[in-house]
Amino acid sequence: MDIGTAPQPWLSDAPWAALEAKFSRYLALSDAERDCLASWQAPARVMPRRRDLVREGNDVACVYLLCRGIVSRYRVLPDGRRQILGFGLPGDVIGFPSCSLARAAASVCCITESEVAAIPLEQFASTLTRFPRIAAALFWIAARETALAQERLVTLGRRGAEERVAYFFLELCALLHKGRPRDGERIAFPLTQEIIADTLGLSTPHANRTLRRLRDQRLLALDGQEAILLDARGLIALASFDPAHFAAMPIPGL
Amino acid sequence: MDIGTAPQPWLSDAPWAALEAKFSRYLALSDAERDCLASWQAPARVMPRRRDLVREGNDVACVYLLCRGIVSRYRVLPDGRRQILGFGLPGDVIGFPSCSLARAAASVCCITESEVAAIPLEQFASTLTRFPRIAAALFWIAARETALAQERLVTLGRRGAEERVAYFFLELCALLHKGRPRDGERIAFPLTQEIIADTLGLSTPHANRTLRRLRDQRLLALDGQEAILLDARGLIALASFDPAHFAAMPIPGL
DNA sequence: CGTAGTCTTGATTTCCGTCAATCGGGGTGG
DNA sequence: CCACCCCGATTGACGGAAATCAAGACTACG
Repeated sequence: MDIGTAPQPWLSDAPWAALEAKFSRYLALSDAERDCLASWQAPARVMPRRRDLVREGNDVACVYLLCRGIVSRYRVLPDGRRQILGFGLPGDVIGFPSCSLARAAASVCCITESEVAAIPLEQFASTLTRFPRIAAALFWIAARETALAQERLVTLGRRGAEERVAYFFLELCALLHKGRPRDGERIAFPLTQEIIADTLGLSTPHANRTLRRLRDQRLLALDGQEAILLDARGLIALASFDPAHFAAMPIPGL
Repeated sequence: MDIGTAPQPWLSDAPWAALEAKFSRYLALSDAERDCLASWQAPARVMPRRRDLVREGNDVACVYLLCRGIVSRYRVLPDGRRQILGFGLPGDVIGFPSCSLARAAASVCCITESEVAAIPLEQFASTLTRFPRIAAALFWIAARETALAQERLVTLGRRGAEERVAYFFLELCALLHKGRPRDGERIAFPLTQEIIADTLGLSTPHANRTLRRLRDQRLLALDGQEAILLDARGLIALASFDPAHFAAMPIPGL
């Protein structure tokens, strides 16, 4: 089954590249801008799996740059029900734009062991004023994130379980490879079924059964730490997935 | 029953005040800034009920300032299922930040007759560069909107029907009055049950039944064009509603 | 070899959607 | 002025989807 050939961005050997790569998709960085981004990554800490990086309700003093690993943003209701709001991948700035709130609206938890650099809010803010192009790019990225959240609203509100799961893998694939999913696409997949369930608003057993149904239909396969989109076309049709919603736009003013 | 005493911001006689009021909550406007905002509102058009202001997939050429009325942003799946993503009230800039995408990701529809002013994208962009404080305020407002969308994700993913409906009215109340809901609070309510259902991911009959159950529990009453929160405390407990998530933060740099 | 976490499966119950019919008010045209 | 009609609210019967509860299997790892 050719284990280990899937790209695993969250286990990258060159974590510092992720941030630059993300910005380079939007603009050509000047040397000063590059230096500034590099300075963010200096004091990276290693966080173990399952450790919370941010706890809901706490004061916001930093944003975090994720250098390696994968994290989830989530909220829990008083009785313990949990809803995952989204994921952070290497190069993502965690806590933006929610740093515009005094207290964290959601918690952030490390799904895999992760490497994060804390950026004090003052340093972050001063970067935004000194480098307006970086501010613009961050805003652009945040706007895209908002669009993704809206698509997830459609998923939770109006799609059934099979559609949700299909959509979930297609979204993940689009986020990782930045392209339209193709048949046989393999994606690294370090997420438990409980995480899938809490992302999609399902119970863990039902998420499991739904995965099985997709496997029986030869749409999707799971193999250890990776997922395979056996029939991308079928998944797209099943989920009413529209790749256009994931296209990243260039920033007009460059 | 004292009809007509509820505030109806979307029927305001002084629509131009809404935009200023919204900004004034974040910063003290200079004369130049005030003039700029005023210039946005010049060529307002009247749109009838049910008319689409923006259609999903169309090119984005304008943002719209909503002067009077109430609009919904929504997406529909190929088979007709509809999910409402959020509402626009007077003073809201419709199509921001989604104007950062080439094509509209969602449609916008007038729920009541509305008055809107189209702002060409170039004019809007030039305003943002000439008046950075206005840009900052808009960004702040957008960030708050994102926080609301995340709370709705929790609602759709993890709350049951009664909790969703209770949450819906509490959110609406918080948005309109900008304060913690109180017992007996009356809010103007021009929304049909179909709109409630499509917002909350429920079927119309089930939304109706759920409303009835809340009425039977003396938590909530509907009376023509207004809703009454009979037992705000009960609704808050039922929905696990946290008013802190609706608090607007002042902008740090003023 | 034992333990903890995850995956898997079954039986049962609950919630919610679907379909269909009725009701009621406000507008409209004859 | 009145009959009609459309839209929205309402209710009931029924079926299906998903949650819950519970138990067991597999795997990685100490």
